[in-house]
Amino acid sequence: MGAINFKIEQRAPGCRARAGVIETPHGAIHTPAFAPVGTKASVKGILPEQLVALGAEVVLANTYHLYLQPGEEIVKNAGGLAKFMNWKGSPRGASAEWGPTMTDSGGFQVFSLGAAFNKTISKFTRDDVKDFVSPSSDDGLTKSKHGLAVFDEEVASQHGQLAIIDDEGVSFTSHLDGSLHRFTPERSVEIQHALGADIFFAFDECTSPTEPYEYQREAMERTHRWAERSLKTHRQNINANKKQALFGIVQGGRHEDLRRESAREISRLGFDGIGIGGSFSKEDMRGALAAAVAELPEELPRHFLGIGEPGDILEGIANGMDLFDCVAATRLGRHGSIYTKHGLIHLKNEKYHSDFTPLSECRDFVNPSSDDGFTKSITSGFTRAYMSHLLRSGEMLGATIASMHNLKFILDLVAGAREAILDGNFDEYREDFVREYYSK
RNA sequence: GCGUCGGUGGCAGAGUGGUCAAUUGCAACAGGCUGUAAACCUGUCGGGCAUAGCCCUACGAAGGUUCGAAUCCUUCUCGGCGCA
Repeated sequence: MGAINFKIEQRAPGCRARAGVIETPHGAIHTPAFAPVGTKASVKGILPEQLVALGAEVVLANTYHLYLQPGEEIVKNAGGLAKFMNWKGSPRGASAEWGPTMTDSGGFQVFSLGAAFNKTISKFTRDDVKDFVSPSSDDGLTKSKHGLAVFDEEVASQHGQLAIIDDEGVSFTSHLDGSLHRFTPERSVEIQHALGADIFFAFDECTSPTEPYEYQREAMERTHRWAERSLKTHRQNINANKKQALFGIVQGGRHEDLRRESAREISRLGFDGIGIGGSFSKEDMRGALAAAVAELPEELPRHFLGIGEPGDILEGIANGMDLFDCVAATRLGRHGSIYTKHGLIHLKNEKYHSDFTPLSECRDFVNPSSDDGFTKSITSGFTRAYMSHLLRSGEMLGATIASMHNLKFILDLVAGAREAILDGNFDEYREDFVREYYSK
């Protein structure tokens, strides 16, 4: 018996979608569920109580960031991540004083700050990107006899940023002060034990989609070896083992055969759940996801890492994914864009300067009944013109309201999907949403 | 009234004879953002066209010097400061 218990309540006919409940030591997560991202133990601009009001049941923080600042010992001594950030969770699923949390392993940062640093590569990539240089061919790096890049401090200091992957782990420089650090699967697990989240992830290597097949395989196999080492370290800690669930991460780039192989291997190892990782081009996501899911055991919860946009989330749910996390809702909001039922709009555009439509018009397609007084005041009380003013004038409140609006939009979308699955009409729900959202 | 310093594109403010349709910041206009180095980044920003270029109109106004002026000279005008 692991730290969490996952129960599937209902499956959708005609696709892989399912609704269920994950019981964690700190309360229940009703799936499909979206976890707002609080990288540094803070969902930017939003209070924990507000997250609860918006319908969030779990938040996800980041190992890399909390390790560098304030350091995992501080979080541990504070009483763990949830207590440290005063996250009490939703009353709906509460079974403890503090709420459910997750931590990402830091593997993605190695990718985004190292291999992809200063390249036009991110979680999602356009197909026309060709200037990517692979980590093993980056200028200034030397190769070991095994063909792996060797960390060169001199080069690192010249670059300012660098992350070098070898079979043992990853050496990287801090983005805060340039200091040299090293993560191994063992170390990542150890840090995440200290952080104390209910669900945490094995340290993986996220590759760029522009890497050749051979490198994708090499990285995937390395991720598998790291997965085994992560599990071993986790199992040796009896105390953590009872309280925290470890998810393994499927990689394999855009290649369906690698995705299937990775899914089989990660499933075989005995994790408490599965994460689907990777950096995709838009076109490759669907195939890679479907290939991986086909090989996953039904009974384990599945997390689609870093996803996403409304359409991608629904795609994930249809493919049997249970958990999602994404920075887009808060980042887009903070930058002045909000989701509407007809797609994304930029509130700073001239046309919203004197548009007195309330924000509620943007999201009345799902679950209006879920709105309590607090949410109503957010979405009905503020107009686009007011938001335009706040965002243009740089008022913090603008970023906060837009972030809350977007989180509510996504949380409602996912909650609506859950209801639809339970009611047996998920396909219709998804089609209706996608038709309107992508109509332009 | 005398003296002095100054008037540059929406604003602030560089530029003191050609490399200036004019640095830079802000504003404006648009785009981007998917396990957050992100309250961030990118592009446009006098007008026109057959738009890697060309042509107009432009650095308070009018004249002048010069092959060439935002830059030098004269007058006018407006503003800051000082003295009466």
